[in-house]
Amino acid sequence: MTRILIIEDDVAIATGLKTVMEAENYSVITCNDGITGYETALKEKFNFLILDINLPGKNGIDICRDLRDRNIKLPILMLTSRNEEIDKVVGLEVGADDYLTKPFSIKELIARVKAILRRVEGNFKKFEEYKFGDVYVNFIKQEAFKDEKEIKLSTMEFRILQYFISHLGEVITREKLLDEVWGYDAFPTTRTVDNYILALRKKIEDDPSSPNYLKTVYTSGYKFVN
Amino acid sequence: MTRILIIEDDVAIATGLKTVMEAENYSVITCNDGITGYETALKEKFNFLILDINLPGKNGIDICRDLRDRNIKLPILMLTSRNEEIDKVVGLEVGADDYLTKPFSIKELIARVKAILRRVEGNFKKFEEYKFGDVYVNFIKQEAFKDEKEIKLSTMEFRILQYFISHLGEVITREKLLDEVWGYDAFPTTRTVDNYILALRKKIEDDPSSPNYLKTVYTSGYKFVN
DNA sequence: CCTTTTTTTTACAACTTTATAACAAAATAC
DNA sequence: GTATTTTGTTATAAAGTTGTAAAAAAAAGG
Repeated sequence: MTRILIIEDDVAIATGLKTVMEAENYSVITCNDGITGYETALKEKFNFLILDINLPGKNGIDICRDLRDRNIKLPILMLTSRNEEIDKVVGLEVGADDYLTKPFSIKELIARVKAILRRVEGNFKKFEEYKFGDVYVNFIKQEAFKDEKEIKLSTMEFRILQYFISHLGEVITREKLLDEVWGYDAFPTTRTVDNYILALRKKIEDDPSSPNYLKTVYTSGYKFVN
Repeated sequence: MTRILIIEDDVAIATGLKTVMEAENYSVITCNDGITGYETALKEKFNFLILDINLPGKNGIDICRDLRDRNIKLPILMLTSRNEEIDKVVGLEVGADDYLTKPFSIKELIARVKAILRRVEGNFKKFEEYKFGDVYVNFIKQEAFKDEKEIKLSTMEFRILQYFISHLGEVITREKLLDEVWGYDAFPTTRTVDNYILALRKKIEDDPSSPNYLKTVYTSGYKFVN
């Protein structure tokens, strides 16, 4: 599920946006001032940030700049008032992905959010690296270490692990995994999945026969917990 | 050099943009109608497309859609007139990265182009020279030495090596390399990549058959480690 | 126009991964 | 407890990928 954070002090706009975005099947959190907004953005994992410029506590430009300075790649759409036009260029220069001038049409906002999401990520937010227990995995470099020692995973194993880790705690059916990792045009047996789970457990679990991370959900599938 | 294609029938706007963008150190080509514009976009390699919607021959929406249908990932900024506002959303849905309504400020246009390029290119920094083991490569001078002795690389070999070195440790697929080094308009076989890897290994590795730097990542591609 | 160099394609052997089948073990329902 | 379904596990066959060299094509240089 795509998580969106809205930082906007005008409560009417904030709740309105929340309702609309939730209808579009996004999970939405709102904050009404700059300070808590910034802290929330840092503390939790979001896939998108809708950020008003004029905010009590800490303004949108500063929030955006500070997030970028911390190397956070979260896609950011800025909201400006008509009389803040000067800020448009500044917003983009400061690292925002796009901006919208109030009043804006909801349809356009959604189109923009989707366009940016489509561009920035391949449908969902994939983890590029992850740490759990004494295991560290880097999916960009296709490297994995357990207890400082390199462990060798095949490309398919990396992709499967990445899928599970990008959907922490969610139960993934074998069919879903086949669709998402293998693709809709490949049709291996669902039992193929079991074999990969087995192989992964041998490599990442301390005791593969009673896994701590890659759990079986009987009659459903598997899930990665941490 | 970043190459920009401008498809715009208003010659005044087109040449004005060309002048400004060239001052920003971009290489600019202009086309004044939809047909030749589309063909030029297909034929040559560009890093960016500035695309007017209202065009003789073939309109901007169609050009954009057709480019995306051909799986061409070229960043596209659309230009709309004020009375074409309806097209905004359509433009984004059709696969444009952003749009701008006429009249627009040059400063804003440049900021947008830069913002999109920064995002799309993942703002990676190209190495100008690099040292590994007993090898030294200077990409600006296109010179390479191994153990103090000059080794001869072709232009393509330099560009490939530079790409790998500028993405240290990252797994690069053959398709990605073809897109990034050859460009979107060239379509050599993926096996062509293998042959360049072979050639590079012969030149830079101590033992080309068990490489220390240019590693194979089975079923994915290659990566440069150091 | 011919030569040289570079780039691309092709072909095949060697190799690695992936998929499947078969059976054992475990979990659930009755 | 037993039957049934589901999952764990292993071994093997099939499929796919890469290394490599040499030929073909294209581009560059004189």
